[in-house]
Amino acid sequence: MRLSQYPINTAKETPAEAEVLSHQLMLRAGLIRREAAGLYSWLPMGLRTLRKAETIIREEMDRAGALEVIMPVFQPAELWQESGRWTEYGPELLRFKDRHERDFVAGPTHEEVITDIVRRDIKSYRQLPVNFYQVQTKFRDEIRPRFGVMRAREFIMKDAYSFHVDAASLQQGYRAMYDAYTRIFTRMGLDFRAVRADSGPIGGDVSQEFHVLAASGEDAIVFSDEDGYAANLEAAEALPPMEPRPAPRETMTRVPTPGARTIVELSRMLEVEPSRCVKTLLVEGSEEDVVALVVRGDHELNAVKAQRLPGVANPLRMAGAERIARATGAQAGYIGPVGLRGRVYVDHSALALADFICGANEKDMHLTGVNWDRDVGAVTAADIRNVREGDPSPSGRGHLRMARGIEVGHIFQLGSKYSRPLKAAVLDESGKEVTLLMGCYGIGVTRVVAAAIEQNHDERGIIWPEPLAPFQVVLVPLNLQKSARVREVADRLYNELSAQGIEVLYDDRDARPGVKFADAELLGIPHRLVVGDRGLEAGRLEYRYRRDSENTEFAAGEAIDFIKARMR
RNA sequence: CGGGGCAUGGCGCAGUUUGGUAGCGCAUCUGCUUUGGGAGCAGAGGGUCGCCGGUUCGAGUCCGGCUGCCCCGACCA
Repeated sequence: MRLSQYPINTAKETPAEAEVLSHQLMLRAGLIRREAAGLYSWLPMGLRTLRKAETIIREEMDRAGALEVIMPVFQPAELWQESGRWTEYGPELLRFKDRHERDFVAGPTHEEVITDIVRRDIKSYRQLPVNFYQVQTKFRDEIRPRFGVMRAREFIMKDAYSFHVDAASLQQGYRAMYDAYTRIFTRMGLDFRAVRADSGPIGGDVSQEFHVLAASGEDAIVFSDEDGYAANLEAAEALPPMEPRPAPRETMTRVPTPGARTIVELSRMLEVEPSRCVKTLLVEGSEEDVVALVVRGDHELNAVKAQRLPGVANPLRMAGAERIARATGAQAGYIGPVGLRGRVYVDHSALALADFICGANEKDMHLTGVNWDRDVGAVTAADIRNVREGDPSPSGRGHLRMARGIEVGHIFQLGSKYSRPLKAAVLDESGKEVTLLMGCYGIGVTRVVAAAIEQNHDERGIIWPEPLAPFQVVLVPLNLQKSARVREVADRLYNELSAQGIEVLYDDRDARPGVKFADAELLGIPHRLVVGDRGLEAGRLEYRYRRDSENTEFAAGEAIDFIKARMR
């Protein structure tokens, strides 16, 4: 591609609207343009990368035996009413009426449609298992679209759905997708990790996320330093402490703590470690008014774990001041488990404390020397905290380390969540009707592109992993307009490289060298070839890999072999 | 949705305090010079100052309302 005929517009200045790096670079490099909040156009340079990602995904999905389809973006409300999600999904589901006043949705995902197809077309166990996938535009009316293409309202997703007669087949299909995803992200040259995810109401170990590791990632992920255990922080299990709880030594004492409403203030005032305190959080209950959740002062509550507990409202809601006053007679900051009525869940680590400090359920008062069995009524032990770096791994081997990740893929074993309400069933070998089991598997294609940039950039711009780069080679002739020799060599190189099937971006613009270098680096093209009079005097060309800071010179006649050797 | 902020050529901003008919840098176009790290000079084009209403002889500026966008918290690929 001759850059003189490719209308790119790079910008030196960062648009004010862009907060995260990938968004800034995508705008500056002219890969995307914003039309409205969370709605983006993909310009030619950006689309090339998007297509590369799609191609890798298609090849690996096909290789795994999945079959490509395209389903409608807009879907009839009836299907969503049938699955129950018309009422469950909430305002993120964009709904609208057509001219006949019929209800439709803009599809945020396609379980209903694919299940409708399968229930009509798949009648026999002989046709199973089957896996359908598509690369399609999705629409989710996000409360707050942000980070450019990373959390857009309209985005491109590869979604796949597998159908099975039994659990063993589902597990096999799921495993095949796990392997396909691993190949996909490996081929893309991304540093990623598959982690256990919160499996939601389905339960069991049936959901994993694929995260691209990047310091700017929105999700915290944890992994063992000794084995393959990895999980989303939300889903990472915290093991109960090994040591038995010490025997009580102190007597319970009321101490005035005026103004100490937080653990930090409390521990400072009493000159004790936060880990000697417990904090008691009141959340709304599903049956009772409030439920108490107790964690150690230096620990954080894990909302996903907590909202799964019996009696706790899901989603988790912190109790308001009024409910707190009604339940304890005190206010937030001075709540404690002593004398508390109703359901109390205590995190294992908090339960391992003796002689601890907690709120006295009285303004400006705390209790010291508190002990569970002696001073507190019946409580339930539970895992309700976030794990921390250094905690023992739930796998039993090693300790946990933490990293930030960007979720680019998610695989689920759904079971019969959709097939049951939509009545998708086949006849098995014995002629008996069985409800299908289903798996679903998503990759955020547009998000992968942004994540690749988050993970691979420097102060000069993008550093594309080679498999995703819009062009493989950027050819930079210097003084092209004046030097016949440079033009002759550069034109020939462009033609020869192109003839070899190499994607070359030929910067034949009448621009100064600095402009061309800066753009080549901003665009992140992996291999740069420079043709200049200075080098040609000695019969040499210059090469630089985007990640390197030094040039390599080589004989002009060996250009094709030289480049091909570096492209592997 | 709650809280905070912004809205002025394509982009980044000043001008608003104290009302007087819109300016700077980048980008774009033309010419000349320049050509190994975002050039110089000369010239040019481009803005109903987010929208509606009000105050005023006069509003980018003051007042009222609306809209859009960005940032911080609960959802997701």
